[in-house]
Amino acid sequence: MARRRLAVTIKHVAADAGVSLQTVSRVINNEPNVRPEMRERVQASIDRLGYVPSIAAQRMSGSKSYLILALNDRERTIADWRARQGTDWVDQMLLGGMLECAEHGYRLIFELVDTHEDHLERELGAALAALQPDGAILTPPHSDNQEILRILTRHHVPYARIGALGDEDGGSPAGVRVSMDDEGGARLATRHLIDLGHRRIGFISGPAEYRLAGWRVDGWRAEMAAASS
Amino acid sequence: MARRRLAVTIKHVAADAGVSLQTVSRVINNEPNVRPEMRERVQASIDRLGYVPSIAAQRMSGSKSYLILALNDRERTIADWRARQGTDWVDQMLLGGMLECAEHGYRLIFELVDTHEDHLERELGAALAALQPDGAILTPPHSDNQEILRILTRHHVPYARIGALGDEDGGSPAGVRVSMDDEGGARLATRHLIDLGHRRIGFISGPAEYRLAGWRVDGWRAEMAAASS
DNA sequence: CTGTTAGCGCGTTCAT
DNA sequence: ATGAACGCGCTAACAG
Repeated sequence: MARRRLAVTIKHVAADAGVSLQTVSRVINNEPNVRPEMRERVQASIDRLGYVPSIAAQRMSGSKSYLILALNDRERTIADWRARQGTDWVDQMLLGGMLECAEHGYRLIFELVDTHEDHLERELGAALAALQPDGAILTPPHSDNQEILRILTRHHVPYARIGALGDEDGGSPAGVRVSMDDEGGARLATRHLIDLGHRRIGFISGPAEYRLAGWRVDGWRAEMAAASS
Repeated sequence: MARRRLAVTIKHVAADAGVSLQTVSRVINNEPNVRPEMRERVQASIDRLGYVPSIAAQRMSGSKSYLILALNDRERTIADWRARQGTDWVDQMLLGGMLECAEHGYRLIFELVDTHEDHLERELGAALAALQPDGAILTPPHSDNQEILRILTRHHVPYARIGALGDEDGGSPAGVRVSMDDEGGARLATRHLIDLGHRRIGFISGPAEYRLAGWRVDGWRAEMAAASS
């Protein structure tokens, strides 16, 4: 009969360990100025009581929210879903992101963003204000969407862009850029076919909207040119 | 130059509208006892200031967290992902859940649960304590996992189970059960083939671990029996 | 109908 | 090295 002693707060831990709330807080956040013995004693109470800090409360007192927003193109995601031909957006990257986040105590929250409407500012802004995430991850084609970047910046939300363009596009936003070597990959693939003796090699590129697609085409073209010379 | 007037709180709205915090709160939550004109005035301020309530704060004051936890089998999800043969768990149901949640102002958070370890209680418990979700959605094979149901119940988290068994399994948990007519579907498919003149019809069932699979086999068997009689 | 008071759980000054 | 006091943004009792 698990007694319904839910909501084990920092208070209970403090009482159980016979210390003040602050000390518990310090232990939780791995802060200095706590005697090893104290730390241990508190940790013991935490474990025994099965205490877990409430992210809501943590967020309230200026700390992190431990939430990361994963922004995806709404229209495309839904269309793929309906067509059952899903490009596996999750399997491709988001699940990996989830796992990595989990490793560090973070949660990934998926948000479908609709750039075609003028609601963008309002919708994305609302999501940021409501969730107050510690960061965001952009996937194509949003990675290069200046307005999204602007909104994120305005809300002081750091972001990482997957398959994003460089800074050539009007020295604007910072943020981390993550990308595989698209051009190199395409070159490699093309080279491989050429080495096998093929000469007439086509290339199916993705939608022009995706910069990635362009880079790959570049790689293919380059290798084809090199081969015919 | 958007002045960095981030963090528009309920206070700003109250001041702007010239009312008390409470009134603003009432408008936000669509509570009664607010004169239409007041409501309008407050709403106007909300819109103009672009105010959006912080879910963290809302959760803090006993209200909802507007978060729904979607529980999936960790091992299977990761395995599928690695094998690139993803069963499209997201495209199948979770994306649909996301959209529906979004419609009502809720967010869906995916959580991979590992039932093989004895950490279950601790891990799931931690997630519940940290996030304090308003509800949870279980997918097979977790839908029938008694321990998970127990933990959810203990944390007072309502849940919906997809493809779950009935109450035959030891009159336990409440919670909503959602399922398609698996047996009926299998019957229908089998019937169709029979009508086409086929007689030797096989059936590839899913893992025995999934009750769903059993139901489908039942449907197939039933129809085959009916046909041969 | 509306405003006032009191916390929610936690981090963050300050004292000690 | 530790504790007390305050505030975060919001809602839930109670006044009025």
